[in-house]
Amino acid sequence: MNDRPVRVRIAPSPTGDPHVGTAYVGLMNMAFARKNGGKFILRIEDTDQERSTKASEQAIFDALKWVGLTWDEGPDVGGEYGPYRQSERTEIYQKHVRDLVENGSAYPCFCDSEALAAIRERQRQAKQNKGYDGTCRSIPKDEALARMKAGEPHVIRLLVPDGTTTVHDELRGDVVIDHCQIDDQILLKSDGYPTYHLANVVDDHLMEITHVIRAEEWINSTPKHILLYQAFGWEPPKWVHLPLLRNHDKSKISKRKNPVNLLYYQQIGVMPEAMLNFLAMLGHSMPDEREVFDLLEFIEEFSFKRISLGGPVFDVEKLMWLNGVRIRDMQPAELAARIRDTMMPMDWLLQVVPLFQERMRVLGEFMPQAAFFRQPELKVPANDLLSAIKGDKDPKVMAKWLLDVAERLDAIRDFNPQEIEAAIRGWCEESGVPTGSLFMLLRISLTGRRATPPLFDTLAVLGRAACSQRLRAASTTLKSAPAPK
RNA sequence: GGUCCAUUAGUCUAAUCGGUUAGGACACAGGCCUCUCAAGCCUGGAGCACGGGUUCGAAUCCCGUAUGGACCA
Repeated sequence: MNDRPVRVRIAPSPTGDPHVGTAYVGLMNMAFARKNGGKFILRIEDTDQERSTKASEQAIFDALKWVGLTWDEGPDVGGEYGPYRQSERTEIYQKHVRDLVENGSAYPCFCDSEALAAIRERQRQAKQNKGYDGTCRSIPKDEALARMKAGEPHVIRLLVPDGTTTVHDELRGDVVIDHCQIDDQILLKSDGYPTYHLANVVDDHLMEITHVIRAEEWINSTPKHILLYQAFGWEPPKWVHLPLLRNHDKSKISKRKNPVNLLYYQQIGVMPEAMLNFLAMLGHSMPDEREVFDLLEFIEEFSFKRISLGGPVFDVEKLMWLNGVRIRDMQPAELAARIRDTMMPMDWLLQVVPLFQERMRVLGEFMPQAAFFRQPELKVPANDLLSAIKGDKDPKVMAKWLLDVAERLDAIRDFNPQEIEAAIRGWCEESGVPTGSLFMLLRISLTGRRATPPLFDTLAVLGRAACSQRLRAASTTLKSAPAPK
């Protein structure tokens, strides 16, 4: 298998904004592919029909291209091994799962949610925690098949035998995991869609993936995947588990504690080369300790041997420094063009200008009024935030409001003024916070000003990423503010 | 709670087969430069998680402990 041409992939889910972690794992995959003359594939994992959207898929393509990733095969560029969207491959999964039921390595499970709850309850009392107990394993095969044929709702589960599986990770060596840690994983949901584990294995095999380079969080479920390869009689790929990007407190990177949305960095004017450079030095180092380098240099030196396993903190300070180094290296004309194209592109101006049209007398009033849109770190003083509310106020309570609203905004599917308004008014109604109290607080938190264009239009133009970041920042400011008398 | 993974300064990291005054970078502090601020240059503080082994010699190998994280429940 070592003589097979290298083929690697990333498989993001189009269920939200493009994430820095996707770019990170993508970069490592792409570097490995390029270094070894192989192919880098983008596959869209949209088996979650509820949450997947086309808009999110497109945003992921755009953002990954923005940082400079290029893939050889994918939904947008095609390829020999398509389709590259899992939602277009459901028949493939269903066929394969039938093979597994046929050869006895998977079985239908008819337990409904009540039955499952009962199992869980029993386990709780017995103080065990083993997941599904395998009740439906014992149904005779012909009876099971008959019930399936009769249309009884069911899922298909992997039959996990007793024993252990050794995962040979290319970075860590052998990792032994006992099967008692794994339950009979659902492979096919009752709606006929596959779960991640099934789709991932089937696709990786059919797409002839040679190395699965993914985040460390998957290492514990790798035995399931190996078991699946064995059940199909396929040869597994090599496993490479990358360290997880971290917040400052070392927990797994999350939007609650760090801007993780690539669009945010794009919006504040981080240049893609700097972002790529920064990601490349998280967990990987250059032999001569170079820190400023471009993609080609990185590919040249990329090696699993140079990956360190401690989870690197995503330190925005260093990213900003890297970006500054590049700015200083540019020719003024180049920089000027860059500023014009990225900070004031026409399509953006067309969105923003109408908001200020009735609010200015001379053109010169536009820039200072609209500056807050593009300000990287809007630091709003605690007093300004507190001034949003007249009379009695509690900064801690206000901080909580902002956090709650940020959560609401994160959950909005289409970030337009109508949905934003509905979400925020909805929150006010549920929580009993008067809109009058909240709206000025939001305005000041997000813009640093008391006078702005209409709130919801402003939020929509600002974008989800910046809103999320600013609300959380304002919330933090308030949390440490002294209570006014 | 169970399992797995990890551990060099606040952060990113280097240290080819065990022998280095443990190196670089960001951030921080001080200074130089300078109309200011940056940038640049110089200087400084700050680290091998802990305890046992193995060895002439351990950041490096082994075993424990601690801490952090992930996954599962």
